Amino acid sequence: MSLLLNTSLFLSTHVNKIDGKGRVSFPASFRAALAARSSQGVVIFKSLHETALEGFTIERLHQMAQALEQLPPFSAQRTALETAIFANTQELAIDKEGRCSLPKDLAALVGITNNEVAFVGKGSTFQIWEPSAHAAALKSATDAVKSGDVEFPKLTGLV
Amino acid sequence: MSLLLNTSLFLSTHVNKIDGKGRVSFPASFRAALAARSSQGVVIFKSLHETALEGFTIERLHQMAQALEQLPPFSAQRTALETAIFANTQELAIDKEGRCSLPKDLAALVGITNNEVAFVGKGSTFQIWEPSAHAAALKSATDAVKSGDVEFPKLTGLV
DNA sequence: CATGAAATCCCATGATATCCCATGCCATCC
DNA sequence: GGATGGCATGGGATATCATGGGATTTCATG
Repeated sequence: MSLLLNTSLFLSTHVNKIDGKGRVSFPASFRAALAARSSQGVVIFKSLHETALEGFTIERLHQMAQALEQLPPFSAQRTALETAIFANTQELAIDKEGRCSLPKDLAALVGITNNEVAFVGKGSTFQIWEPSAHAAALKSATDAVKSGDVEFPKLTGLV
Repeated sequence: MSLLLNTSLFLSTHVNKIDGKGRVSFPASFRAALAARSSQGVVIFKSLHETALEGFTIERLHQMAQALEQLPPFSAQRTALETAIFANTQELAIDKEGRCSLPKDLAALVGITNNEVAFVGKGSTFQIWEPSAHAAALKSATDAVKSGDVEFPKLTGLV
């Protein structure tokens, strides 16, 4: 079986079409990653720093919720974080054919208008981009690494 | 009920209309969250710091009562919190169609006049806002997090 | 009691979302 | 290289949801 279908990581970039009903195929390898994690599903929200949507597993969102529970109720910090995170987050339901329907408001936020969506693997999370915007972002990220502005951290736990 | 909604968290922002009889649809995903928590019901009270109503499950209100029990009896802090929270708390009954009717006094407190209500997910609780007031609050919360004024507590054990 | 106001039940409707079946493409395997 | 199967995609049928309104019940008050 293909490596990509056998890992719990979200990898590679998949560009799929939105059909007349607003549905998009959620990439098969991402579905496999969800299954490998025994995940109940995914949520998406607007990225704070990029013109993209962030995709998390529901389990990860629950972890974030638990972390926020450590903060004092009604404190300014907790309120701001809860609002910024949860008020914009939506569950991305995946149907039996492996498709999802992107909420129109979120799709509009990242400039998806031409019925094409790029699902971008980020390891334990993923992102959703308008394809050409992602191509541009990818180029600038690559350039940053090439030029040495950005370095890779040490790997730990290597054998 | 939709079984595709797989989280017990209150997520996203849902703006619904109040009809001629004062009824509003309680968002379906919130109803699913209640079911996932096997909750007995929901209460609301005026937010301590925001122009909004706080929505809690009755179970969570009990937790909060317990937390207040930790404080010294008759201390100023305890008295103030108990009064501010419990004295203003009302049940939010949800009918068979999934609608609720907002108590008029509480609706008026948060400036709901144009027959539109925003139900805002906050993870394990939710809030009720006048929609445009919430849009402003959301922006300032998002900006605070973006700018780094507010930091997220560390997550542990992520894969 | 009687009565009006308000709340609740019950049914209807349009829009949207989901289910289910079908097709076409591409890679892999024999 | 023809067959097979996974995957992306399309469309009709069906279910869900937010919303509206009539009818019935509840309830406080005269």
